[in-house]
Amino acid sequence: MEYNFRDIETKWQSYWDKNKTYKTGIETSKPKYYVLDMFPYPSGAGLHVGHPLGYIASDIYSRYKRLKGFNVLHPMGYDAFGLPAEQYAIQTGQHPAITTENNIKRYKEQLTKIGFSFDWDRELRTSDPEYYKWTQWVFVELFEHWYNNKSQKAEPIINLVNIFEKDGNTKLNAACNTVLVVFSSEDWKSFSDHRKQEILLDYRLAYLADTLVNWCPELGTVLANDEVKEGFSVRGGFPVVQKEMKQWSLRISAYAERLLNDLEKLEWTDSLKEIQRNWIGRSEGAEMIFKIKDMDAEMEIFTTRPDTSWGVTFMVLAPESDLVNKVTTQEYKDDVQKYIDLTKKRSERERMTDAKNVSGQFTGAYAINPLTNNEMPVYISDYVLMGYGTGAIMAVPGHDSRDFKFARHFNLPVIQVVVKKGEEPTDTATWEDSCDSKEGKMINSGFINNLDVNEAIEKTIQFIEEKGIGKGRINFRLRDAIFSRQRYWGEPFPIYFKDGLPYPVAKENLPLELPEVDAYLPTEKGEPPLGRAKSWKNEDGYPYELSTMPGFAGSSAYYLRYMDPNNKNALVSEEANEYWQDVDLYIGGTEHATGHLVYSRFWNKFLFDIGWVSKDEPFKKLINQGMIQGRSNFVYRVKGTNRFVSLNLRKEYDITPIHVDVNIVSNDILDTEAFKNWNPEYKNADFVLEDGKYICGYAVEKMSKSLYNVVNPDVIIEQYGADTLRMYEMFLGPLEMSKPWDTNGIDGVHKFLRKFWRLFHDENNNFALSDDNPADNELKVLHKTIKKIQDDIERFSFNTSVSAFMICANELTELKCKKRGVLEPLLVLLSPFAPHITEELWQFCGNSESISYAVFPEYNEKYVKESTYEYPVSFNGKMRFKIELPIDINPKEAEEKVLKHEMAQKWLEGKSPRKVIFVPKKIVNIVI
RNA sequence: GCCCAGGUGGCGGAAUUGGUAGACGCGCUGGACUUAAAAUCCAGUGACCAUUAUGGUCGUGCGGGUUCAAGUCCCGCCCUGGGUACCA
Repeated sequence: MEYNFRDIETKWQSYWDKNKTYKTGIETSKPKYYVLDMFPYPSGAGLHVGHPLGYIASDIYSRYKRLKGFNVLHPMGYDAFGLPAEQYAIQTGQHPAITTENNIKRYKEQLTKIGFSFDWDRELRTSDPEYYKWTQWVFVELFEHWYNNKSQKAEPIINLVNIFEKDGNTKLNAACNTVLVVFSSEDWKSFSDHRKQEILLDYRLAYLADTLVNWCPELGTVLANDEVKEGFSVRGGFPVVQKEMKQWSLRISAYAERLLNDLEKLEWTDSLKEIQRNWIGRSEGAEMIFKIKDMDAEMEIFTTRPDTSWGVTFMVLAPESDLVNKVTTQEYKDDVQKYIDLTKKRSERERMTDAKNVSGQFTGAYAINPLTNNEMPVYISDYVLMGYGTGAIMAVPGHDSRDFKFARHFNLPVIQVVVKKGEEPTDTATWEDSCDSKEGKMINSGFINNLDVNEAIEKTIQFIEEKGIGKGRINFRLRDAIFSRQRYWGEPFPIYFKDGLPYPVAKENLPLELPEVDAYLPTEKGEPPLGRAKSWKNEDGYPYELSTMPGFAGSSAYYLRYMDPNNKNALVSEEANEYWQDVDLYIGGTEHATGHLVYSRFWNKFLFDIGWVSKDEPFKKLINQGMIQGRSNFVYRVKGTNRFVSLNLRKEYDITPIHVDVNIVSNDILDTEAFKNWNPEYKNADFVLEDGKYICGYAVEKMSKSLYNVVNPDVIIEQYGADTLRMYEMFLGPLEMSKPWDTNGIDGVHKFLRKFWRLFHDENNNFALSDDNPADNELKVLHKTIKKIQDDIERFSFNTSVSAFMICANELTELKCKKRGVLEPLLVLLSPFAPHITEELWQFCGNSESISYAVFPEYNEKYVKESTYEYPVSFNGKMRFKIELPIDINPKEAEEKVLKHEMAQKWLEGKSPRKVIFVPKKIVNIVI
């Protein structure tokens, strides 16, 4: 029989489906292994060839682990809420649920064709009410908890109420909003219920507060920091502005320290951990209070360098700071207001591109330096950000380049307070920039003079704490996650409002299902789309929240739901969670490094705190697959004509390169007839050929519809089969590296599979295996391959395993080996990579069960042991000839034998060697 | 600017711990089989020099260094990709 991949692949895909070959359950007799892919957003464009790269890798690993005796959980689902379906709904009126349903259907078809070993019974989608019930449930739990900094964990809000009743908030150390009043237990008891709820809201892990948000007018919604890039929305590329709004936020900042420290436990790449470290951004320093002269006001600042306090010559407030109004004197009111208006007008983008220009405005106020008692002018400037620290800084122009530029611009004094080792202080008037102050000795700095920087920092903090003018503090860059979106297609908040305060929907009433609306647009009043829903109120007539949750809500705990996807009573049962624990291997793209991967670690830690899950980190090992780039093709049109000239002749003409669909190009040769039909514009095109062919140019670019370089996996599967696609994607290069997709090389992999097929067949294409005992050299090939494949899979080097399979097939073909004792184990070895062809041949071999239930062959060293080794002999490091020597030869003997060799004589030219280096089983090097 | 990857033939890439640079595949060239094509198989394929067969020189982004030995380690630089930023 011929290798008919089409029949074979459909046959086995329906077999796996019917027999539920990959269904998984709790099996305590086997060790568990959980392999997870980052689930896709089902877009309208379907999968292109780049998407399945990670899925193929994780599928190979899953199948390998199964063969190794593990009970493998390997699920797939859909991140089904999202903007594109909603944008489409706005344009066409089609309900996003329908769009999403259609897209999922297409995704599933495409995924099925690739032959993944997913347990499809666990499939989930985040837009399913049975699923988002649990997203809402977790939100309610967040609402009902606060973070105790003393115990370093989340605790029920009722504990907090008890504390307030006993002590007020005087002894409390909690993560909370900054606008706080100190109150005693008596105060607390005297507060109205309304007031009590207001105060509690400042402590909840999910809280409602006025926040400065990234508002995208075009999308009509707010965006999280990681959804904005360079002042534009990541999705859609629309401008984003800063705006103050009442929004739900999640108090992820409470977990900053734990999120940072626990990175150490994870088997993630160093670069990914580094991205997270930077995102969390821990800095140690001090908080200090500066009193404002002649006013009842003070400025609180954060600095990492309290030691440089003697070098402070002015203070700067963020224009958005509440303090601005308070400190500005009458004289400067107008100017200050003008400056504020100016900054508001400037978009984030302008502020960024304009980083070199200095701007600011004096407020008329002076702050008193608590260490020197000097008076310092207070400015406002947009280089100080409200979102970081306290929105106010002490400026040290001598040692900070932004402060320096500001000082020069406004003619403010510059004082040097740190001198580098071995250098002398210089006149700051001659400086062109601030100078580095990470190391050195203090000068002009009162009682810390002559101390090293580190000592000086310590001493200053000690001093300000004693004097009560400040204290040591750790600051994080990580901001609380804004959790409201003014959109339709997301999880509704399980929240209703009573007297302007939020209350959670009772858990037994979840899910709170997304209501129908007549249009997916804001209301006339500017409310989110849910404002259009009829009777969007609870049974007592209280209105529900109108915003919905953001994209990362549904993906923050989905890995837990897969463990127990149909549980009606819990996100995941204790039993299922105890068994599956955490994700052993997580594969996905780096684009989620700061978004999803931070949020889900945070959710998981919260769920760990409240006892829902047994592990405090969700993803033990994580691998980022590289991007598959597109390989575009070009044709060259002679300007002003419909004539196209082949690549190497284009220099002779005045031409415009035009992207051409890569699907009508093969090995860079254009199918000219297909080209004419591709676009009516080219119907009458004529061509200047070279060697009778039209050769296209190429470039590596992003894979994108607009560049006509998108390759669809369905097309590849139709032409070569899924097994070829799977192996070729792996063969392309190392998993973690980005690389261009070039269909040209795929023949090689396909040829390999046909060659492999022929190993099991005679000249007449009849299945033919012999039961003779394999010869030593045949067993050697097999065991060499077992070792190589196993090592490669363990270190995710799938490209080299494909090579190893090719080498193996070449060698067995050479040996004309048709022996069951060699070929049957080889089938098992190959099955994770090419599951269809191996199932078929496995069945031919007389097996009645799926090859997925086979056992990975055991490597036996004795078959690959050699008695000799062919040593490369080099002279001064240059390889000159080879000599075969016994494996257990001693260095002295080896040296003698090598030097006796005629080639050695030639290279020695009569001289005697200065030194001979003999490395067993490696090399001989002769130094002359 | 800072942080992290990466730079090896015409192309994708291999070299796992410092030990034969270019495995494997594509492409290309030539050949076998065939009426022919497809498929398959065989040989060659880093550059340059030499050619009588054996050969020789150079070569892993650039410049230096360590070492018996460097694609791999160290120092300095260039380029590409990604992340991040008026972060105090």
